[in-house]
Amino acid sequence: MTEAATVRVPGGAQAVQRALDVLHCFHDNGPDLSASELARRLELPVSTAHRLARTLLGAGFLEQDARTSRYRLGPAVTELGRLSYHQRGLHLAAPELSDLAERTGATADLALRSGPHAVIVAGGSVTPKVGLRRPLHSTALGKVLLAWARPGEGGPSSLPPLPAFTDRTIVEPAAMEAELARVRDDAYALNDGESAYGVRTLAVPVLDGAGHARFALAVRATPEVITAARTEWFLVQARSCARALEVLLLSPAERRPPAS
Amino acid sequence: MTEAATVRVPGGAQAVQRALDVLHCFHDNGPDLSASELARRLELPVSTAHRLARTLLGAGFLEQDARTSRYRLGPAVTELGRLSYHQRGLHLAAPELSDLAERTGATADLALRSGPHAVIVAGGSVTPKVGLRRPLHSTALGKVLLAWARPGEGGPSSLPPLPAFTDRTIVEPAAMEAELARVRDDAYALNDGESAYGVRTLAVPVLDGAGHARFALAVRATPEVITAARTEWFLVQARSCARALEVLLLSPAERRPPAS
DNA sequence: AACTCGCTTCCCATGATGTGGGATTGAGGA
DNA sequence: TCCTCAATCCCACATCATGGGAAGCGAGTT
Repeated sequence: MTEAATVRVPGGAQAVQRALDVLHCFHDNGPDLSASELARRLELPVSTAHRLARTLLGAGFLEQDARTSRYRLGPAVTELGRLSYHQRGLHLAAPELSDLAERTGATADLALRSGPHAVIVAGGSVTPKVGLRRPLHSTALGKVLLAWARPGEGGPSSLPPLPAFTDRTIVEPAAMEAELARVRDDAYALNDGESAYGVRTLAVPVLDGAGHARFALAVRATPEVITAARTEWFLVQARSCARALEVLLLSPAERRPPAS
Repeated sequence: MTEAATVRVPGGAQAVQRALDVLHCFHDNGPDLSASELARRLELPVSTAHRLARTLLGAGFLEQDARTSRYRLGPAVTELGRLSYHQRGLHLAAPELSDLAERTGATADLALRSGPHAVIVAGGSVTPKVGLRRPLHSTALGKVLLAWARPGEGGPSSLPPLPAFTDRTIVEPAAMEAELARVRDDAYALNDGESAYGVRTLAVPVLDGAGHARFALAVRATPEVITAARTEWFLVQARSCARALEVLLLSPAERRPPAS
């Protein structure tokens, strides 16, 4: 299992590509990694991994523990992250999400797409899973992001592995295509134990003017809370919140007309 | 004025170095940049800047506006930023800072050092300046970070330019050294109109076990609020908050003993 | 319309630049 | 003490990034 998270572009880029892979390495694996661990994870010679790490260190994208000389994400990442967080207006979303969570008694999560993953960037729960990466094919958030995928982000065809987490996980590409058609028809996605048992999630898109999903909004709870009878009510709440987020997160130019 | 923000390391790294400079380009200049603007800012051939941007695009560190094909920070930055934000425990700091701001009626900011800048990463004010970069030599936050600089981060000598913002800005290296000695003696830094008139800032360090500043905590208001007579009281409040942050942000191993 | 300017994007010969095997040093562990 | 594993440095090789150039657009101007 190589780190094929990013699309390999043909143009000259190997060194940069690898350096970015080093950074990407820090979600999946622990908060800090040694040079040789990096090399192993990325299947690179130690020498090369070490050089990349030193370069990232010099630019502030990594920092090194003085005692153990292990690497962890550096101040430049924190800085740029805060910047893009605010540029996307995500700090405006937090109150809306808390409100939704409180109103519904469920967990509310907002995710955006990052390559082949859905990434939760803001949450309205008490223990936010913010920063968490979820696969696209086995989560309600992911299915929404796939169903209304922006052009150029790659549709469901760009996800070869599709590992099964439970016996309900959809793994067949054809079944996934059918599921996405259903999601588009009903205008919401349901995840009923496809990534873990005992968790039911409803997700709706935050759409832009072109009809593509910029974000996905999820409401998550146990099946006892989100019963079939109450599903419609949860959807109304979620869609209302999604509508509010369209106004908060999208500039007027990219927003869709109010009466759509 | 080249982008010399990062330390140039001798080892093979040019391509990576430049790619990271591209990312760093997005604080200073607007939220989105075109390929040729990037080239101009970084003094690179358009061809090269374009290739770097495409590589960053493929890895999700940039994203491209579909209409204007300008670049902006991508989802991977948001994702990694959230991750490192939580790894540093900064979400735990927000309530403390709000509390401090409310108690003192001033703005409370928490900053960390990123190369030659102090970066505000969390704030307790109504309009947080989070993500903002401030120079080290002309802010109270910066002076604290310099006075208790961690080894290997470079002391005041590593800041050649020292531009003057007002007639009170300290520009002489010798004067800066003396100022830092005073800061260390008094255990706080004062910025009285050195970066802008009508703003007075007090800053104290959040120290680790080795006696180095991991963060700087600032209290900012007009001179009418932070009078000479009330300075001591503000310092007591700030230091109490800094002490609380030591416990929240530092692991027991890197923390200093309670009775120091 | 025709012209022009600036931008994005692709191509490709050149050699500068990243590569990685291996040597060296230092820090634990048995 | 010896042994192992990791961090760091070195250097000859050829792979890979480089950047000049040209083609293709789109918008604004005459």
